[in-house]
Amino acid sequence: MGKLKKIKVHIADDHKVLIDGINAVLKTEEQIEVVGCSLNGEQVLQWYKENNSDVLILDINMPKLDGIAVLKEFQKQDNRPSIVILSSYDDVKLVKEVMKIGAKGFLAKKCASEQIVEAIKTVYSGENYFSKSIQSKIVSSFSDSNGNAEKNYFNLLTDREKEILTLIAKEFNTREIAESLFISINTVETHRKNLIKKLQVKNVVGLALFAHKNKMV
Amino acid sequence: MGKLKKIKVHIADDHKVLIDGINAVLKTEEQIEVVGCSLNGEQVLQWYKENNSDVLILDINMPKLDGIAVLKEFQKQDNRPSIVILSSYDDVKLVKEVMKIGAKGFLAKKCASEQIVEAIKTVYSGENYFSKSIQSKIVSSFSDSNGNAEKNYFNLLTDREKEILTLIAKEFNTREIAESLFISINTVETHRKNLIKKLQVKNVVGLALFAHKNKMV
DNA sequence: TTTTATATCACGGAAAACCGTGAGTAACGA
DNA sequence: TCGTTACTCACGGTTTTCCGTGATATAAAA
Repeated sequence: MGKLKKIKVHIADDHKVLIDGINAVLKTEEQIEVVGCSLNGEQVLQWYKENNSDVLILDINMPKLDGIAVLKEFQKQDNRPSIVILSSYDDVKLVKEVMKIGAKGFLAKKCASEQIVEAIKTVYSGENYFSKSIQSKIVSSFSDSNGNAEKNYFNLLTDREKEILTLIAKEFNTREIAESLFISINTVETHRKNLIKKLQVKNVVGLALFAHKNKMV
Repeated sequence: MGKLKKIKVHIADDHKVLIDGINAVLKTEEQIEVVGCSLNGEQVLQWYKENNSDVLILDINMPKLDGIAVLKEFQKQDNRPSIVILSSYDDVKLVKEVMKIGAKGFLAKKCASEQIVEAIKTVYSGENYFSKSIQSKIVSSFSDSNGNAEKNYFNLLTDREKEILTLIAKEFNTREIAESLFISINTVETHRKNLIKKLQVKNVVGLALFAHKNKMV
């Protein structure tokens, strides 16, 4: 073993240019071999029914079945590849979420391609891997709670507030929310007010966008 | 001439992985040489102050100065590269717009990397280039207006409507939009009304979510 | 030339959102 | 027991959104 066995990698991303690019980068790596590619989540699952790889580079935003759904599907299975999540943006919460459901690594697309190679080798060896940009974000997310804060906003919300926020993001108005939750309009308005304060947005538009960004809808 | 002169290419995109990928792909092309890269619009303009290239691969969504702004800047200049726009999504209206302000080609990121090579060679020879996916969209955009329709809501919007929708999704209220566009509040309200009708949503929340889903923010 | 599409503006009224302030209850932990 | 947090509700007033209806100007398309 050693020279003989290459790390088998599958790449899944709906941007074909990116797949080709990563492919080209990995072609220069002797220890790595790209054995398959997919353009959406369904293709990924289909491919793994009859094939296998050591590592899977998985984009979050994909048509038909997104990265999260694919990840959850793999979680049910025994013989699964080490999965490195590829995301357009650094988001500590997203990292937490995907690591909890079985991802082994996290790469932002803005990072350098050498980090892909690093990531593949690291997760193949059994360790977790985070791209440098997200590492620093994770670190700084521990030192908030006071001064800087950043965007731990989501965790500030109570369950009830999340519930109401979800309804707002579904285009429900205050009266409709009140009726569907069997509470007073005044109460809903209070919650809305608190949400706007907590999330530091200007109006319902800000609330809706926050909900959407945090995948509450 | 012929073998000696390579096509000089500059790549601008805020996703470093993508730059590295394209770089790797183009490295295998004898006729093409990548002479520079940028991660945002300002860098592009800075680079072209002291350097030059035959072709510029230009991403639309970039921090600091977006692709459109860069394109407009180049339009004022005499000795400019042939510009190929790189976009995350196919949008016939966007294609029209960028071609009008001097772009020579349009590539969606989901297209295959061979098309980048094709695009570079084509625009270098003086012709325009469109990726296949957008070609078919352009063609079908001529034959709609009747039957199928689908949910091409986005293309239903006029430029002004898109502009206003973007501002709504940025939490601007009607007065603020009116002031920033130097038009009457009444006009903005009319536009908002038309947007709600066209997109078949209930309120600004629906508008904001639509804008977000279509990556207008 | 007529029609259509786009962008502009106006008015009035109803509905909803926004904002501050205050207050009662229940649950939990220090 | 006391303090905190979450959830509930109320009131009054301002601002904004929502909705219909109608009008003008312009430029492109039929």
